[in-house]
Amino acid sequence: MSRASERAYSAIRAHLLSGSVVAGEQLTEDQLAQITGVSRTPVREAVRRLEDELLLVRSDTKRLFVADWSRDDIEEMFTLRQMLECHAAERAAKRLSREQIAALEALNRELTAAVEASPPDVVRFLEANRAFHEAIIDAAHSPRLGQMLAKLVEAPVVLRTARTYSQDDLRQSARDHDELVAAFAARDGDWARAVMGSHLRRAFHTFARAVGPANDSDAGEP
Amino acid sequence: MSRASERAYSAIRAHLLSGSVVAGEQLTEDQLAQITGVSRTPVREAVRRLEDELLLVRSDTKRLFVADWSRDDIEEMFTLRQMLECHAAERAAKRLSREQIAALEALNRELTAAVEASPPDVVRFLEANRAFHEAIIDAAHSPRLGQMLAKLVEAPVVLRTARTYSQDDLRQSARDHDELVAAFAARDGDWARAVMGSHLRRAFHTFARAVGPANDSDAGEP
DNA sequence: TACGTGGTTATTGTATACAAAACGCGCTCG
DNA sequence: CGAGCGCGTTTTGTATACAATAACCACGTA
Repeated sequence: MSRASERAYSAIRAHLLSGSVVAGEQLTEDQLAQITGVSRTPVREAVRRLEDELLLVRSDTKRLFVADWSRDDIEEMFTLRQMLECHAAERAAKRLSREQIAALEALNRELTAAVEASPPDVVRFLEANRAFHEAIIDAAHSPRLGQMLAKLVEAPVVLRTARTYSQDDLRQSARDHDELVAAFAARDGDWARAVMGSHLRRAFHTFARAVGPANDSDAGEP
Repeated sequence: MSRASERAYSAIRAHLLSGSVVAGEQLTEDQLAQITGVSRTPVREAVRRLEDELLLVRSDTKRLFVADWSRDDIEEMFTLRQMLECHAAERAAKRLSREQIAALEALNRELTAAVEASPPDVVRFLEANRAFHEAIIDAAHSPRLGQMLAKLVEAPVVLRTARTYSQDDLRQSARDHDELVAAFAARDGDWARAVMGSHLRRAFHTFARAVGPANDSDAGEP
């Protein structure tokens, strides 16, 4: 994407994740243009992407609001992610080269180091984790699958604000990744799928615990 | 979507499906603005959507081309659709009301009537078929799932040009739908999933037969 | 008070002009 | 002969002005 439009996208995104806006709040293109320092044209383009990523939603009359995710929304996204990423892991098991598997091992060493630092380096963990999953998805070699997963994987960062990760959670993630690498090395798609499934399902519960008990409110503007 | 932008979208889409453009051909926003009769601003918006639907692709330097789908691309999309729509069928089995099941039956009577007409009314068949699948996806009550499937279900129409459907194919579809309704009436999610799986997998092979033997060319601009 | 109704403001949608970037082509120079 | 370089042309990206639509508010009426 071009300069202004890209700048608008990351600026708006950062603005949303900074916590300075509350879910359900209305935004206008003019406001966003001022915040980002570009004109409304590229802002509108950035807003399109953020709508697609479900960070912003539009009312039936085209007003723009900060998305408000219910617990059901989060569960839905994790369920879809699990379905798709298990598939990706299975495909990756058949396709990863020895070098790529070695690269995954290296990424997980990095991740483990971040976990074992004191205190654990969450930012470094998240980055290594992201790279690990991305490498698997890439290796699945299925462009539309990658496109869908990109949205699902990125999305929950909205809720990451002030999130606390226990060291146990992080360690378990590292162990899951180790087992995934083992499954890949054995070229065992079923194994990889199973490990990925439990990995993501646990991640959901860790997440859900933080966001509170189940309820059935819907996403969107008030 | 607003008037001009929506008009542009359907006009460009129609233009692409009309067969008057060949895969891999370059298009410019100006051309499309002329064809659609609106200015470049709404055209750009429509183009965004068509890119997202993979009917158009951009080169690394932002030039716009008519997408060229390989057999692998088609197989990927059917595989993803199968994975997601089986899930939708399973969820729908738990959620469809008696009225909604009755509505599905009605849709399939309409579909059957189109099939048994002489000659079979393919347009009517396709419309009833679309509505049938859409009703199931809606009943799954999973908005992001619906969004993803919408893209996957709509996409293959690109290849529908001059497609010939045998009456046997159409009849088998109608039978599958009957069995799906039975599975829903029995509230048997596993059954629904299984029927949907075979239904879509057969559809893929019917489709693939028409588009030719496997090859490994990639999508996109030349 | 509850409920429309008219006009006013706020917000989104579109057209157009201009800026930036990419392409194509002929040229030069090694 | 071919690789790289300028330069006009084409194409995409951005800003801005204006048009269309939706929300808001005050007011009048039952």
